[in-house]
Amino acid sequence: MPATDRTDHRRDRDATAARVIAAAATILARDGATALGVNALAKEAGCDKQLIYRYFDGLDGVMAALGEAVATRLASRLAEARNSPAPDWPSFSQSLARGLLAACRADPLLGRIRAAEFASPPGRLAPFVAARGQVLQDWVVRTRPALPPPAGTDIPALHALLAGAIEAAILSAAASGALVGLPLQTDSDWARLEQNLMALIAAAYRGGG
Amino acid sequence: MPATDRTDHRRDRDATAARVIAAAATILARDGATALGVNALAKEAGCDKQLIYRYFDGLDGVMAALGEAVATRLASRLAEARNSPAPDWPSFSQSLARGLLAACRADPLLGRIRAAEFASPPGRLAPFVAARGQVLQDWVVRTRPALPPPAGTDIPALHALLAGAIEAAILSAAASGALVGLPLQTDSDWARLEQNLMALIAAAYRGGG
DNA sequence: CAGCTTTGTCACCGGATGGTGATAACAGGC
DNA sequence: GCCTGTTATCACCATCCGGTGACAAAGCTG
Repeated sequence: MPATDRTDHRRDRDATAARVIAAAATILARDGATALGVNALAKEAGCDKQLIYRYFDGLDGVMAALGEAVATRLASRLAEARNSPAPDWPSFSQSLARGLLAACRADPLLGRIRAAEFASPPGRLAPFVAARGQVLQDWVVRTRPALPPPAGTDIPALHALLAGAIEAAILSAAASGALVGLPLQTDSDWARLEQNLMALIAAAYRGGG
Repeated sequence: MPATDRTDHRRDRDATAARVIAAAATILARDGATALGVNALAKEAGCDKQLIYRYFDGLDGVMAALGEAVATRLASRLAEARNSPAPDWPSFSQSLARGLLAACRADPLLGRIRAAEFASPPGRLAPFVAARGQVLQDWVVRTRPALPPPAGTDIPALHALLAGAIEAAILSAAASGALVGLPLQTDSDWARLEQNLMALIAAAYRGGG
């Protein structure tokens, strides 16, 4: 059943276009990427599919527009966690991990898109990859400590591993409610994950690499 | 073009069924889960799609059979890494991470299936989830050290985070050749990842949780 | 009023999908 | 030989897909 009934017959291009983008986000978050087709999109948006071709030049155009919208949402969510340079490197890495975790948990669409990137033919979701990468990099640059990074620690590799673990947790939780064997359903489950993540970061800096 | 031409007209049910399973693995690894349909599968296997319904009761049956096959492959690959109890917990965790990484790297199908699990409607790939979980658990039990686990360390959470990071690395590498910002293409890229992973594990045990 | 652009709607196309019923080729038992 | 059951093939169905061309209605300009 369409979430938006086609009761709105006003001649308003912008409103229709916005409804299409919102419908794309809804389908992506609710049914996954495989369900996102032109027909389903038109039905969900409550408009004719012809308009999708007219206004967005097909699905790819919708994806590009949605990619921008999602990127700005991610940016604002990350800013909630931290928006100024961290005092030192461990707390920087910790707030990075915490912010990413919170942002992805709060916005299921982000996780869905990430999952789709893995399973989709490359190119279709390229706008998302580019937009997300840019947002993340901007955020890292903005909140990076002023101090030079500690010697003997491979910061990019450490952050990549941490971000990967977080991504896997988000995806696994959505798919099966658990990461490998670790349950990820209740808030306390997530708190346990975050606590261990923080401890791991602290150990990585303390123990040296 | 079909990998297997339909030149084999021998009346051999087992051989045909085996060809179907192999074709499913091929499609899954080459084109992803979205491309795995009854028609494409029949074409790839070089047989009539009717046989898929007769022998496997549809796609779900093929998935179940493929799931078993993949599980045994994963088990044997893991056994290559380690097949007896580890002397202590850090080296146990390390050989777990190393074994998982090597197994997934050597068998692209494993990564593909994992990606499909994230993006697919649940249920269709349930056989894979169950089979893989069982294999991993068996392996953990078989290679777990005889000593009691160190106090103050949340072993399941640590292993879940590590396994998640490895999964994300495999998936990201296949999709974009990089994990977040870390390149994952050459062997030295992977060596760098593994080195940091090992250091992280060592630090986790040394630094305490 | 006429003329034109924009916005929205409908009908249709070729092709691919999942699924099924009828039928042909081959094997073995009698 | 003939009969029966298994294996494999073909033809067909309804349905969905992405995509396009034609057309009705609304609004704006003259």
